[in-house]
Amino acid sequence: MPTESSQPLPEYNPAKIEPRWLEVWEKKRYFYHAPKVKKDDLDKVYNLFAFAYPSGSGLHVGHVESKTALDIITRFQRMNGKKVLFPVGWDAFGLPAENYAIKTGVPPAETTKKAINTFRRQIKRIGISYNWDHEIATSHSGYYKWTQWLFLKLYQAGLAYKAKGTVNWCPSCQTVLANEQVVDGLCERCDTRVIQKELDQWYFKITSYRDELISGLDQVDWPEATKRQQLNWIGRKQGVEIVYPVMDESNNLIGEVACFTTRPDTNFGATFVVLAPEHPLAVKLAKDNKEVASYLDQAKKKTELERQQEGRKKSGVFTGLYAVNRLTERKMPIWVADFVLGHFGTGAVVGVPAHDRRDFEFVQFVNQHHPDKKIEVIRVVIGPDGKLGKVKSADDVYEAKVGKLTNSGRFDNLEVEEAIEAIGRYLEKKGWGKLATTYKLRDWLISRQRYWGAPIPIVYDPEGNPHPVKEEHLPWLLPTDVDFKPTGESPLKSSKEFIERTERLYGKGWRPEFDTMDTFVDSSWYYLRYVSPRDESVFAAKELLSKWLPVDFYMIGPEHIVLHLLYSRFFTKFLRDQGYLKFDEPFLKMRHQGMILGPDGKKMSKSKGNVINPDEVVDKFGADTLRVYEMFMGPIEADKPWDVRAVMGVYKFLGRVYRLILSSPDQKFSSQQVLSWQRKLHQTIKKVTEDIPQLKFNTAIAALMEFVKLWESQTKVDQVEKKETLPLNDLYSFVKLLAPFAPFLAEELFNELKSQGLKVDLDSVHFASWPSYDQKLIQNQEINLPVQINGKLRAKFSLPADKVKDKDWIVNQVKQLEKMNRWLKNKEIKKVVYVPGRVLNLVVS
RNA sequence: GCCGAGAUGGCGGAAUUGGUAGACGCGUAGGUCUCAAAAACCUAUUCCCUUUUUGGGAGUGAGGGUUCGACUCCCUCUCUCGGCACCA
Repeated sequence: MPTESSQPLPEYNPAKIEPRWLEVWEKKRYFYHAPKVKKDDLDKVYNLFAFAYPSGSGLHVGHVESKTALDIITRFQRMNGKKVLFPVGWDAFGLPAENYAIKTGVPPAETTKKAINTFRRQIKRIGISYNWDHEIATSHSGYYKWTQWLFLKLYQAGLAYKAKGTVNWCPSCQTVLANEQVVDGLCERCDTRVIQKELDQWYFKITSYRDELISGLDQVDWPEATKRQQLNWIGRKQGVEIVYPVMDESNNLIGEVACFTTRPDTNFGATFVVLAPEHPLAVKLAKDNKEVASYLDQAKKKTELERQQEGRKKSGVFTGLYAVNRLTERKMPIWVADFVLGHFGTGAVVGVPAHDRRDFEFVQFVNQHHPDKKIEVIRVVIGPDGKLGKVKSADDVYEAKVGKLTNSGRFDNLEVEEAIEAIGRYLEKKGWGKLATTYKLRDWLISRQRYWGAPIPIVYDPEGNPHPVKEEHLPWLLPTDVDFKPTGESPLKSSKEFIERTERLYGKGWRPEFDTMDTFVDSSWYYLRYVSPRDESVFAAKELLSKWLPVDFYMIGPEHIVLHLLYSRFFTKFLRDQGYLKFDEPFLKMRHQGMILGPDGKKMSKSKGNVINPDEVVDKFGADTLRVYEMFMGPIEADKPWDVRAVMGVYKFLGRVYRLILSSPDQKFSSQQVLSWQRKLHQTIKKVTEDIPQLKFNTAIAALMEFVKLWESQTKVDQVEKKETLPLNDLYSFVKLLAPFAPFLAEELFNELKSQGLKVDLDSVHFASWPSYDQKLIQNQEINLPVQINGKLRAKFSLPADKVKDKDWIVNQVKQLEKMNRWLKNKEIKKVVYVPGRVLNLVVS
C-alpha cells in the first residue's frame, strides 16, 4: 500500500545529525551574544552556572548535569519570550595547573589554555546555548586587573589589612595550605603532617558585614538547609560577657578578666576560669612564670594532628591567680588550657563543671594531676526528673536548658530560660557584666604562597611599609620568569622581571608583594564581570549591571555552599556601599545539583575505575541522549548512580520519536484517534510547561515518553475508518516541547516538518515560541472515579465529565452497582465523602 | 556530640502536596520475527492467598497517633548520607 515510503526510513543516527546542526549554529553564532535589554525590563533573566575549574581531565558527567539543567531552563525561557543572559567562564587560577607545572615544567598558562579549549569543545558538543561572547577566564589579565582593583578598593576602605596569623603549612610541599586542603591533619597531596606557622598575611575584613550576612538571607530564595549552613558558619551567639576581678595569692587586686557565656544562669556553679594560650593575660604571665611559659610553648608547637589525636584529653597549667565570682564571692582559680580557643568569645572561659562536659573533664584532669588544687563541682540546675545527685562522672553532667535553679540564692526555683534572662540582667545592672554577641566567622585570609593566582597589588618601600600599586599600573601582571619548584618561599620571589618592574616604577629598594590571592577572590565577583567582559575601563559597566543584576537563578554544587557564597555576598555588599551596585544580595534564587555517582553507587574517581566519560557517551549515543538521560535520572538535587543500561532506554526513546515524525505523513488515524492524540498532546504540553520551571525534568521527560507511547500504540490499532493524518502544527508543537531537552534532534525534526510542508518563517526551532495548551481539550470526557468503602478501594465507577459535580446522582448510581452489594448489603451508610472527580468514600457500619 | 537531608518493588525513581501507591525508565520472564543470535516489536511484572476469570489480604525503614481517608500531618525509635566539631 505505501508508495513513496516503501523505501526504508533512515535510522536515527545522532552521529550524522548532531555535527551538522552544531556547525550551522556555530556559523550563525546563535545566542552568542546576550540580548539587548532595557532598564527595569521585566523580561530579563540572568541564569548563572557556577563556573568550573578547567581541569586537565576534561568535562565530567556532573558538569553535564547542571549545565544541561540550566540550558533547558534558558531555552524554555527564551521560547517564552524572555531575554536571557546565560554566560560561561573559567575559574582558571588554581593549584592543579601549578602542581602540574612543578612536575613537568609546562607553564600553567599553557596547561590552562589547553584545558579551556577542551572544555569549550566538549560543552559546545553537548549543545549548551551559552552566550559565548561573554566568556571570561579569571587568569586573563583583563579579568584579574579588576580582581586587583577590588583588592585596592578594599584596601582603601580599610577592609584589606595585613596581620600575623597562624596558617597551615606542609613541610614537604613547602607551602601554605587552605583549610580545605588539610584532610585529617595531613596534606591532601603528600599525606605529610601539616603544622601551624605564623606568617604575615593579608586579610579581608568580612566580619564587618557579619550581621548583614545573616539578615540578608531573608531576602533570597535559597534552600533552607543552605541558609542554615551559612548561619552556622557565621555562628552568631547571644550571651553575657562577665567581668571578674583578678587577684593574686595574697588577695591583691591586679586586674580583671572577661568571660563570654551563653549560660549566665549557671554562674552560681562557676568554680574556675580558663584562659586560652593566646589570651593576653596568659602571654603576660608567661614572662615571669616558667610553668606557664613552657605550657604556651608546647601548645604553640602542637600540630593539628596531635591535637586531634589527643581528642578531648585535657591539659593545663595553674597561673597562681584567682578570679572572684561576685555572685558567690568565691575565689576561682585561673588556669591556662589549650581547649579554650583564643579567637572565640573573649579567649577566656568561666568553668561550670556540673553543667558543661568540657569543664567537667578539665576538673577531672586537675583533680587527678594536681590533687592540691582540687576544684569543686556544684550543681545549680535540677533537671525535670528532679534528680539532685552529685555530678560524679561526665555522664552526670547536665547540659540541657530545661529545669529549675538551685544553689543560686535569690534565683532558686527559676526555670532555666527565665534565669538566663534574670541573671543576665542582674549582672548588667550590677555592672559585673554586659550583654554580648560573639561570632564564629573570622576574617578571610587571602594570601597564598603560590604562583598561579592574581598577584596581590601591593609594593613595599625600602622600610617595608606597604603601599598600594597605582591604578594605572593595573593589571599588575603575573610574571612568567619564575621557578615553579617549591622552595618554601613564594614562587614570585624568583622572578627578576617582577622585582625590576617594581623598582623601575616605584624606586630603588622597593619590593613587590610576592604572594598571590586566594582563588576564591577571583571567583567571588565573576558574575558581575559577565555583563561587560571586554570593558577595559571598569570592572562591569554600570548601565548593564543595573539591567541584568542581580542573578535571577544560580545553579551551584552543594560543595560551594559556605565559602563561595559568603564571599560573593560580602563583595556585593561592599561594592554596594562603595556606590557601584544598587542591590544587597547577588543571587536571588539558588538551587543545587546533586552528584552523579558511578554505576557502583559510589563517588566517581579514577582510582575506583567507575568514571563515566561524557565524550564516550556522546560518541556512542549522541549528545541528546546524554542530556535527556541525565535529566531523566531523577530529581536534580539528588545524588544518583549512573545506569549504563538505562541510557539505552533514552536512546531508544529518541529513536522512536525520530521514526514517528519521519513516518507521520504515512500514518492514518480515525478522527477519534486524532482527537485523543491531541488531548494527550495538550496534557503533555501542560505537564512539561509546569515541570520545567520547577526543575522537574525527570517527570517532564516521563510525560513526553507517555505521549510517544500512546502515539505508537495508536498507529498499531487496526481500525476500519482510518483516513486522517496528524496536523503538522501539532507535530510542530511536540517538536518544540522536545527542543530544550534534545536540541539537535528537535532541530532535525523541525527541518523534516518543514520539508513535509510546515509553513514557518524561522531558521531554527530554538527561536520558536513555546506551545500553549487548550484547557478545554485537556479534560478527559470520561472520569474513572475510585469508590472507597471505609477508606478502602472497592470499585471504580466511570462517569461522563459533565456529571462530575452531581454528587447525588453519582452516589445513586454507585449504590446500584452490583459489586457494591457485597459491601452495602445490610449496612447503613453513615457518611458520604465526595471529592469531585477524585474519590468517593462511603462510610458504612 | 551538634546541625541538615533522606529511607517507596529486583534497580533509578513517580504520586495532582491529605484522595486509585508504584507513573516513566531499567532489569527479568514469556512471546512474535529468525536456521540461530542480535536488533526491533508485543505481553506480563509489589508481595502473599485463592485461582479459570472474578476475588481477598498485606504493603511506602519500625512502632504509635490524628483523619471518612496518611508515602504525605504529629510523637517515639532505627538506619544511611552530607556539613560542623573542645565554638563556652
